[in-house]
Amino acid sequence: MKSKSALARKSARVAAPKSKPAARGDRSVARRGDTTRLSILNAAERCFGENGFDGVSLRTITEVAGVDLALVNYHFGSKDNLLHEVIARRARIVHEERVRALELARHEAGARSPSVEAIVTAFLEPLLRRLVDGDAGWRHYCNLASQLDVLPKFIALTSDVLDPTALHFINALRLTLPKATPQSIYWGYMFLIGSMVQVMSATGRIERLSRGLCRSDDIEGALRELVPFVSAGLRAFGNPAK
Amino acid sequence: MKSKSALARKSARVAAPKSKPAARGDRSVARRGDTTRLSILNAAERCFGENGFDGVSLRTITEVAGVDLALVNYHFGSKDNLLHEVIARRARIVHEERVRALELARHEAGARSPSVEAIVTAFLEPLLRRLVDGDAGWRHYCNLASQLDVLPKFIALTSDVLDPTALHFINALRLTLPKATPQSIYWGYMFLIGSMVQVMSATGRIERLSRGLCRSDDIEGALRELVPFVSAGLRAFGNPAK
DNA sequence: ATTGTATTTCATTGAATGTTGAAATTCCGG
DNA sequence: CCGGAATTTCAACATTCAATGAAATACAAT
Repeated sequence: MKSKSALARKSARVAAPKSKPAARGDRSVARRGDTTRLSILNAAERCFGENGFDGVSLRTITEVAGVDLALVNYHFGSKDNLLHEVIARRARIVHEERVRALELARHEAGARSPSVEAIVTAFLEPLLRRLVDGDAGWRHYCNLASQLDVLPKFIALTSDVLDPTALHFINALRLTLPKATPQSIYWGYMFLIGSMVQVMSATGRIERLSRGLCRSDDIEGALRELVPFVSAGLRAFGNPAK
Repeated sequence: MKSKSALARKSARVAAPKSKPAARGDRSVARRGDTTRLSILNAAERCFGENGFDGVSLRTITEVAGVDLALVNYHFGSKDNLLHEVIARRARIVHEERVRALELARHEAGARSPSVEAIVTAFLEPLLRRLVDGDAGWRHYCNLASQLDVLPKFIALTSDVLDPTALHFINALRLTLPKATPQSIYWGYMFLIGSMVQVMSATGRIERLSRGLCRSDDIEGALRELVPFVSAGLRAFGNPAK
């Protein structure tokens, strides 16, 4: 009955656009349906972020996108697959820049290991910076992404995209904090994620609690608090140097 | 069209049990429908926790509870109200014990302010301790509660229950960390919540990342990591007295 | 221009959604 | 044991849901 979603990714695009070796002018230039694809992705990103995956219907999404309902199943195969694509699109970008930032930090540290702050910053900046500078889509993406760490179904649906980054940075933290137990590092990464999520999900909670003193759209300000908090927390797990 | 849910709490129990001055033996002893109420609450707690509010139908819930579908609207008025009751039931218990634990910590600290660890522990223990010792319902409740901090709709639906605790502990942290800016304290509380949520939501993520080394059902172990992490993070905001 | 393919439209499927009203039942105080 | 309220049952409501199949259209290459 519910066996579909688990296997859906494999059989995506049931009757989907075939990737001809050379469409149009030999280069894989924009094909006709690409703007439709983008409209759906953007609309889904926004709607999922605002009301949650199960809180939004494909009808609402296609209505926002201004396209026919049937097109989402034509281009993405299923609602589950649509979510996967929405996440994967931006997660790829963030992952690559995170890895790049971490390598830069390693290079700057020379022979020593990079500091905890450097690692944490390399992880947080690539995403949260776009939350400040980037288009509105990044805001919606962040709202959505902060929901995924909480329901098993969504974890399973996005782990293939998000896990590699996690393992990459967990490993970096392990090298910088040799005295910390592996358990501490894994949990520390989870706490890093959890704290970051609080910045990413604009729920208005902190506005109400602080009666306007803190604003969830002040990402710069939040980042100034987040990096020291997480770094101090991680370092408490035991860094011998310093 | 959707104006109902916002006002639903007020008009709960549309045709609900009237609270006669003295039912049964003068004391407000268990009335007939109370076991039904409990069955629904427990089933909803479990189902919401596993699949999310929008991911579960009232039919599934009443099926699990073993009662008729119409009874949820008779006893709770609406699905939104059911969620509110599920949360409020246990949140009240946790809130009271948290406040008690904080007062105990204040008493033990004597003239000085309680330590950050003491405050953080007073906040975390009452809930996470039940996650270890308590019945399975607490596990389901924690799974559910960890979803609420992410969607605006659920924040609004539960803020009246959860905000008082928040403000209480934010105030305590402010007194213990006089050098920290108010903004830091508010954000620090959010990070505390976010980190705690990672322990509360049993998604299997840390099991997969750590390849079984860490287990989300090992709350004791997680608590041993969580308290030092959060405390160190908060203290980084600037406590003069060591 | 015509053929073949990619994309879009339209109509509809069958099932599932929250909620409601009225009848049937249960139970307690009298 | 009876009258009345509290609770439960049953059947249906009117929407909405994701997904599909077939016909219609747009487009690129030949």
